[in-house]
Amino acid sequence: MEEFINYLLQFGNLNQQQIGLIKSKATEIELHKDKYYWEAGKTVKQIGFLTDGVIRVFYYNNKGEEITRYFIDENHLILSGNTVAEVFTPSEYLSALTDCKLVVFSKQDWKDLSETIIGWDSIVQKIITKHHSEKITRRSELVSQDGTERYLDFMQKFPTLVNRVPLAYIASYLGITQSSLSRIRKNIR
Amino acid sequence: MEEFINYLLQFGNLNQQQIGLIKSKATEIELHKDKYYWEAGKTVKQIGFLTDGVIRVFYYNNKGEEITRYFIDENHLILSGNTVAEVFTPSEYLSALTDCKLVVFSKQDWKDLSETIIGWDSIVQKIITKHHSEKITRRSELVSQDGTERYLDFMQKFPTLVNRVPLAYIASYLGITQSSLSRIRKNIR
DNA sequence: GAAACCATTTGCCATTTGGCAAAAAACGAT
DNA sequence: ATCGTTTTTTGCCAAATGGCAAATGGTTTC
Repeated sequence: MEEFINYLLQFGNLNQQQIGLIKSKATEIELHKDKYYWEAGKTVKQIGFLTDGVIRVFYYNNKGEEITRYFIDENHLILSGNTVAEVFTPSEYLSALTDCKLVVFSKQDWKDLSETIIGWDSIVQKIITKHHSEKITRRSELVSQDGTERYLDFMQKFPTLVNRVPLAYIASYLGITQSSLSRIRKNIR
Repeated sequence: MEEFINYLLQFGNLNQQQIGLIKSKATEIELHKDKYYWEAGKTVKQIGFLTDGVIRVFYYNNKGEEITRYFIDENHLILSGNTVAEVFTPSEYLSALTDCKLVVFSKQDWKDLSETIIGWDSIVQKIITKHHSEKITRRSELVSQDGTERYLDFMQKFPTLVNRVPLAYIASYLGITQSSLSRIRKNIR
């Protein structure tokens, strides 16, 4: 919970009353390994902040292959592109790669925060924008790199993930096959 | 100019007074082919909306190769990730692929609009979010596709661009070499 | 029309990656 | 420790892509 507050404070100021209000509306939950946090086609009813664990975001392409779009690790907010939207139905899946802990808010409570706390929307907006930019930059760079560069880059940017994410998922994130990734790893050593 | 207003109206309502105010602050400019709209390291002083032409966004990777991150075609707003930021210095280049026409606003005027028009920020935010999501989706899909799929996809998503953008730039956007693209094109016919 | 310039295609060969299946290694539960 | 399961590595060969340079095609300029 404190992690979440500290995270928010990076993006704007909050006084003790406001922090109290946020805490009063938050619920801490656990999400076990391999459980879905979001499922394509199922309405999202809460906003969450990941305090522990790793979540994988993926979708299926037109060949039915599972494509990992990205990983979410500790201290990241999980919300739909359009926060305000009353009803949001994702087209991708979010699934726990490890046991996870999250701080979650109902859509209604989140809305209350937005209406009560001056600057809340601005904080949230900054967070969303930051995440978007990161994702664009990361995915973008992959396109012009070969397998080895992609993997080296991945290790550099997600050092905490390399050792706790199955290689098959990393390969699917990098856009190469698992055997290629394995060969690449061999050559690097 | 009307294109711009219509574009805005897709994202929220504006009354005649508000539209008048927006128009009064807008300036229409031309940007000739091969001129820069943004240059890495140079402060951006205006917000623009492209009404005619195509702009290419690119950067240099660590090997000094020019990488095209994306193309901007008609009816797209050009602003930095963080609109509000007083000073924004891009790390990429925006250069006109064709002669372009833009509607531009100074940062100050843009700020005035934000402070005067209720809902302006929300409209702008929706636009930014939409653009971000599109970019993430597009770049993301490229990663898991082979050259042919990338090109077919590109043609489908940017039908208006295929015939007016040099192949070298398309190749760099797709993350393949120009010769590969040329061979791919031959095989498709 | 010729020359100069730029964009695109092609040839040749090396390198990388994919596809598929089997082997090896790592992990968990009993 | 052993069995069963999952993850990772390999081998083999086909297909795709890269790198480089030359050839072709198209456009502009004088």
